[in-house]
Amino acid sequence: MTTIEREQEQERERERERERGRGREQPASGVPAYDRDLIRALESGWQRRWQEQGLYRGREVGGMPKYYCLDFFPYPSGDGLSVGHFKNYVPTDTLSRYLRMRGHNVLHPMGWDAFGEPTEQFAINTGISPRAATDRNKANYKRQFDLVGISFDWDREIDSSLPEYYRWTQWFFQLLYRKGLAYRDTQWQWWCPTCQTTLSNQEAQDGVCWRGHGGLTKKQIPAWYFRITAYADQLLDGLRDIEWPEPIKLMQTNWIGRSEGTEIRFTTAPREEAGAGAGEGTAGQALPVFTTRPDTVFGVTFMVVAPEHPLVDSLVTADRRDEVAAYVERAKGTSEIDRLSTEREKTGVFTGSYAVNPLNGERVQLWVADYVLGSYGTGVVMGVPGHDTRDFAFARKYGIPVKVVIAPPRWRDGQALPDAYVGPGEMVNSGRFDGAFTAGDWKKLTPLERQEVARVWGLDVAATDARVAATTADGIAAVSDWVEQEGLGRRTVNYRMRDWLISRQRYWGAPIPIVYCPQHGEQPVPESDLPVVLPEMTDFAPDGSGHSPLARATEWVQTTCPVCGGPAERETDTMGGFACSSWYFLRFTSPEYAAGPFDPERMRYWMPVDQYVGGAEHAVLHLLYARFWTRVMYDAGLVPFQEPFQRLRNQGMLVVPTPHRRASQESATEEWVPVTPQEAERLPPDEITMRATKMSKSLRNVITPDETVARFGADALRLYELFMAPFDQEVAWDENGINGTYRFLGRVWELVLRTREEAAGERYDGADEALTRLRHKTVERVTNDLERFRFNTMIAALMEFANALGERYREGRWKSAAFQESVETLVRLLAPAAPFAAEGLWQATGGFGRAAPLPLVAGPPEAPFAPPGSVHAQQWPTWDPALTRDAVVTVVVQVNGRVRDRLELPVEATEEDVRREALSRPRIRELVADPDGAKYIYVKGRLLNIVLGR
RNA sequence: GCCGGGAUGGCGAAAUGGCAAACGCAGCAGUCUUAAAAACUGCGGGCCUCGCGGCCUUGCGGGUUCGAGUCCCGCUCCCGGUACCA
Repeated sequence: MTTIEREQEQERERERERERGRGREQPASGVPAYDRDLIRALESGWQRRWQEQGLYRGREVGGMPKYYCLDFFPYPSGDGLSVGHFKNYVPTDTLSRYLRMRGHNVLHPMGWDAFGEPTEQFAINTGISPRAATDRNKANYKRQFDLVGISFDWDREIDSSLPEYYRWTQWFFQLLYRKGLAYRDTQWQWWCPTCQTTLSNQEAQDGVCWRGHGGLTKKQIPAWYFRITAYADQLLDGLRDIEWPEPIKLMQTNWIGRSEGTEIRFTTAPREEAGAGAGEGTAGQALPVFTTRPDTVFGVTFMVVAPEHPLVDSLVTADRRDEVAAYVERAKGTSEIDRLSTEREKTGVFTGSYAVNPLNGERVQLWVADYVLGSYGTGVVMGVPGHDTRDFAFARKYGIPVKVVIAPPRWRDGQALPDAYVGPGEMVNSGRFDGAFTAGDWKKLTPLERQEVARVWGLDVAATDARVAATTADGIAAVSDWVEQEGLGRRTVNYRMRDWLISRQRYWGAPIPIVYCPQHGEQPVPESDLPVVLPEMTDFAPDGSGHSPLARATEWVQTTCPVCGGPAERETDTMGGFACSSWYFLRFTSPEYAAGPFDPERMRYWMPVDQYVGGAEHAVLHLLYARFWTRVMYDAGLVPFQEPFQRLRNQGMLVVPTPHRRASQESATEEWVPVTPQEAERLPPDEITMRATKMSKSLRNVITPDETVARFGADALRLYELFMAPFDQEVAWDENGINGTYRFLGRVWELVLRTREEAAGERYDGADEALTRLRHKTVERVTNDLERFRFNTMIAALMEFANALGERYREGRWKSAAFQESVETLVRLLAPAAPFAAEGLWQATGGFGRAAPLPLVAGPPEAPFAPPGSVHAQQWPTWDPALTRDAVVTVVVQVNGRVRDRLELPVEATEEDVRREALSRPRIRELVADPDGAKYIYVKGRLLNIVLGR
């Protein structure tokens, strides 16, 4: 075709378009446009109507399967909800609505994790009581949920800050107390100077508190702990039986950090220098150490004690006292943050004392160093520089000898090591164990680490693997056996996880239900006296004393001892919010129940949660705590299951493009920090770059559902939340993207109502087999995608289906039964994701002829739904597997793997048919000179690859 | 450092080992309109070509296979988790 011909062709195309345009104009249709006014009318009343009709109510009726679909219950913040929050609320709502249509009893509740620091801070700043602020925030959240059409069962709303609720949080505290799982202790713990409270380890990661405050320090004050470590193994093992994302399971596994090893009892050595050693330390003081490498114990050349270890004072000799004291002081102070900042060099000081190795009687130096933690193992570590990289670095720095006890390949006795040898080998210089083979840490190394060790030391990975695999009892087992046999120690297990610190020195929380009596010590408040109600106070700002503000409520503090009736004082700390959220999912089953935390019968009906959805940031917080409490309840016979959440999904975060500036003035750093638009204005453009970051009020980049719904309607927002990216993937909000789902709804709206109007009640009987097949295929796709949380492709399938219908309408091929059926199916399939538009279409068509159509713009009527009722009470469409495949297939013909032709063939065509057809094509014949000498690869209904010999 | 996840058009993405880019956004052209917007139709990875068509293309380098975005090996970069755990 020449250029001129092409232009002529384009001109003809334009002419055809003009023709089509003229045709479209004619029927001045009475179909109301899908615009703001219509959307407002649709959305103004249906949500209330559905609620009044009890459509969202979780029913406990027989004959239907139950499904408990739960979102993490939110903290009702003064900032309200953003469109980011709906990245998980819309999918769970879509799933819930779908399951109702599938005939399930669905429990989809919502409540408030209402205790917490931001509300309290807000109250301090404004003088508005935390109660009033919480109630206001709740009402706002609820309004926003309704705005977006979320189908929560509000009859089951709960609020963790109400006495009816926290009464049972306190009750559970006492259950833990009775079981010996709650105890008071004075330990070094994280302290946030901004929040003025202690924090659990989980809440204090990276030296920054979970609310985002840096500059954490350590404090030693009495506090309450939950003994979660008693359940470490159970919490680890239980991960096997639940369908959670693997990364979350792994994070919990690492957090628990189970480590098998041996405790070996070293002792202090007698002092030598009588003159200098005026210390009170005595010889023979036990110094147990925990090690995973007992096979290296003959290589110990020093010992290290943690700075915070209680024995430090008695170990240090007089001449070293000042130096050690200064070091310990430095280690305790701000160094906690420094420790985290970089991989800094190891430091330590010699105490002047010595320890004795019980296996060979050797005398070694005792050091203090902050790389040893007081809270892990025994707080004392044996130093084996020959076979531990960290000990090697320490020994080299301080001139401590290195002793080889596991022979590296081609090593000769007396030879110095260039680095710690961590590979397997024969034990040497180890007394009775000389000559034994030890695998060391080989099995624990990753393949990459093995390669690295092999490279440095000239090992053969495969041969070493084989040797290690063939060794049944290696050095580790042999030394451990000997240690136990000789009574020098025992095998033991250590965990990285610490007990859960629950005390908070803050006002807005559930009071810890304990009183202190001068005669009877700490006593739990009797169950009949629960709840211990949080006293009303006007001034509850932390005063810097390190005590809870509740200590100033003197009347409240003064109480009587439950044992003797004499005067006693209340515990003034409150519980951290994670206590409240550790059992809330049970309360939803029977929120008004007064005789216990939950009604056992209804709990048994609904639990465990079938689908739980929330952010991954709670991997080792809420998700671990709730599992722990559930196991305690199981052991107490309160619940019949050990895991509360059978299936868990983490939604991806919704981020928003935000200006960033360089973190520091030196352009060498490539760190960028987000700034407000106002701040960005003041900076030169080349100092600013756009990056996606989490929505936050302080950055003024929050997009609210209010503004989005006002512009596009709830349904367009909902569809966009589902469509924009895979459910579990982080995605940036795109202002324009929502146009697509909005237009899609408009097209569906017009298509459905126009064809109804033009058909004017007539029923067509014409067939459209291709469309029927597409309908079945679409129902299958949408159903499968929905159940697999593949909401983005589910919406794409609906769009494709609607596009096919639209095409038929434009081409005038829509007067068929298949078309009418397809339109109705589309509306049903749309109902879970776009509830308002689907209901509008359903009612405006009278349920596709089942009832009299309702007027649209007037809004929903007050009377109950006429049969057949709401679209959300309809049955989910079904599909026939035989009709989900096309009758005609496109078979791709490849020659040597390159596509050369396509054949349209009936689905039942055999390989023989395909081959014959392919070879009859001129293009293929041209390329295949010798059909008999070629090799044919056939994939049924898809592809024929003709491979020519070379 | 260690552990985990990821990298596909201008953008969000799709693709049981079998036609890469479905669906959508933005863009361009057109229809309608006095005009614009909206709506609708068409185009839409790169290179060569008037065109038919051809070649290249899923972060980089290898491999397995008739055939690789997909599986295997090695690397680079990005994101998340973790922080001396003896």
